[in-house]
Amino acid sequence: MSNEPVRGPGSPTLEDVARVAGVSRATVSRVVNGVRNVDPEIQETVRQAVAVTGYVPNNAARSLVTRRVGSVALVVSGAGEEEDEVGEDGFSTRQIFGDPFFGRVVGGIVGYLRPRGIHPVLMLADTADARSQVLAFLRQGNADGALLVSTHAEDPLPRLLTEAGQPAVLFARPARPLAISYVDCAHHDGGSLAADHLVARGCDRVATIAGPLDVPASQDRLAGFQNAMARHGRPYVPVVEGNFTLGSGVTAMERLLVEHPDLDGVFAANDLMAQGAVLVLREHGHRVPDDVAVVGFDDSSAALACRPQLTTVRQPVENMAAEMASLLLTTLDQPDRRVTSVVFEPTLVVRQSA
Amino acid sequence: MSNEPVRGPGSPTLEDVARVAGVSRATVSRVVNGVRNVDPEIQETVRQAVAVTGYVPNNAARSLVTRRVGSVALVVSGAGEEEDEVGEDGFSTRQIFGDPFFGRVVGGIVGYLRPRGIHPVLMLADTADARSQVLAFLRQGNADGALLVSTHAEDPLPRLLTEAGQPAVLFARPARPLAISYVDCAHHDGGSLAADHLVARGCDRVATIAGPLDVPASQDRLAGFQNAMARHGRPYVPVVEGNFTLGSGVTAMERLLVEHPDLDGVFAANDLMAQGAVLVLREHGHRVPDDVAVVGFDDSSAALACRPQLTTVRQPVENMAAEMASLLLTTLDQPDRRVTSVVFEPTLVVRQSA
DNA sequence: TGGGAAAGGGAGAGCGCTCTCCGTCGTGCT
DNA sequence: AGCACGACGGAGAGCGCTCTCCCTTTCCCA
Repeated sequence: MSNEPVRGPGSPTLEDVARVAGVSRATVSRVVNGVRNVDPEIQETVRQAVAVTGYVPNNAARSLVTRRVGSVALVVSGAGEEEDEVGEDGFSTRQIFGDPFFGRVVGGIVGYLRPRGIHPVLMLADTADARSQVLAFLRQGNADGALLVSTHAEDPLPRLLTEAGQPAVLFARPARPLAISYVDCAHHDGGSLAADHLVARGCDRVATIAGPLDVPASQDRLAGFQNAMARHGRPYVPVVEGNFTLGSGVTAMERLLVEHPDLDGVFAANDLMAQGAVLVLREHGHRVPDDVAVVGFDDSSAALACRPQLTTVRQPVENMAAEMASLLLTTLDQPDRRVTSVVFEPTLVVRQSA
Repeated sequence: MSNEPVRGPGSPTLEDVARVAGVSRATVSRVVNGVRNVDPEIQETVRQAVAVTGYVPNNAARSLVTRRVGSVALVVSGAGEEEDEVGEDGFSTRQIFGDPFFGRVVGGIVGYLRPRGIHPVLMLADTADARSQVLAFLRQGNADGALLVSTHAEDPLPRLLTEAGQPAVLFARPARPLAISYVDCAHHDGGSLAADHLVARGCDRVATIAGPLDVPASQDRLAGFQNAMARHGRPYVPVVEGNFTLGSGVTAMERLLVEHPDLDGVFAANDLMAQGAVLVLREHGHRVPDDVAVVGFDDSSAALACRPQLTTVRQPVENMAAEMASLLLTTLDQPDRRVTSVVFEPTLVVRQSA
């Protein structure tokens, strides 16, 4: 084993390490990747050679032959439309990345992927153009698969991905049945939890601010809420549709207050809208929860930022996101496994607002 | 040009396209990459062959020879420490990704990069382990360079990156001088803007909630604020240190209220803390802005979510983030250019809280 | 009309790695 | 002692692409 520093023009290659260690390229590869048995003594020699040369494997060369790059795409689909354009490229993305719910998703995914040495590539797919960009990206082998967080129902991307045969896992069940893995939450049960809690609290005149009704999750939360209320003998519940933003919660609550000034309970389909509702209620002089109880959904950071802090239906988002990543990696390792989906149960987190 | 579908075992390669088009591999490559002159007629033939075969270039093979992968790392450095661990892998990341300020940064970066077909790889570097992971990632050629958003001062990563000769651009000036490009905001001027506004409003007993004082941005905001106040004849301003979270704003405001119950103006070094301050003030029966005026910093979504909406010093974060990406791409194209930095001017956004 | 340059296409050598095959041992069994 | 087999290292063929040469063709100008 010679001891000269070994400087190629660029960074050291397997060949360099092999030369220093006095073995073949194949052996170094075996040691680096830990495949097959290699004599412990030789292993040690190779490791030292790696250290001496400062060798780092070139991932491009590796994936060229393995057909795996060791990274996944994190696709946020159907974010904002054309609105909110600023500057040459448009910053319509601000909204989605600022969403505390989305923050939890990313956190969960990164938490799972990172210990495994995998890092997500952030992509937006809000236009047809962007969608084909995502597809091309995957087909070029820039990522092994996709984690897809869709924000609206008619997103064509899940279908496109399955058609292209690209491994993917969705956050939330697709609007129409599709042979694709997904992770979801039992939104229906979540709606029930909210209803049960409001009724148990003694609320009698209850309304709800639903999410966009083309999204399955919104439908389920609403249905679960309505069914449970019906079970409690209140078959008719005023409903106003929002779009999951704080602003829409404000608007919805204002409308509810006009139409039903004697409300004593509100279930909002997410925390941001619940926060908006609370703001309006307080501005109109209603105490929360004494006059009107408010229940949110998600248990996002908005629930804590709100005053009073929100009682909310908690989705185990981080766990769901981690499961999503886990499912994808499994799919990658066993390509012919059939699609699997996992549904998590929500829980009620009681704080001050109800 | 034969018309059979041409099915290799995997996806079609340059070779396949060349065969279909009846030209050489090199020519197809030239057409695909748009380099050198190629006879228009042949170009057309090749394009058709590409369409017929459904050819997509393999990026691994390409970067193996070009030494460029066409992606950059977006590194969030020094996020949470060991706190907030949940599940096997820890979700300490929740906080940072939920931060509305961070959302704007990501939005700005993605907005700039996306039209250029580049997508950021999300990485966390909150531990020594994670830092070497980032370094290895770059050295393996998984990304061409790094965009670094540091949240605390003593982050060693900027230095590590320069030492490793990896192209990188920072968000915010490094704590100690370093030969590295960065983008920043004139925090000092921002602090002055806040002071001027509070004084102009007639506030006389003003305090400030500073950010963590080991961060240059916090220092500058504070200094700018204090200097301007001194200029207005108020050399002594009560200061409490926070850490940029809503909770710390709450704590800080409570302390200020105890020590200076007759306050009539507060400058918080970011919106989240300002929001916390407003919550406390209102809980204690102070009207905002009538009794106490509050000015925040950042103009994040928290400024809008807050009631009353925050008057705040706006950092053009999206533009700054875009500039950061732009600087990095320039560096990649011209490796021997010397480091450059850009500093943006903040502006005052007057809303209801002051 | 000859010569030179420019234009444009093809051949082929790698980029750095993995992986299959093959050869060479050492070992245990008959 | 002979043989089969397992263990382990090396050789070499690519993975799909880019890019430097080199060769042919065309065209312009003297």
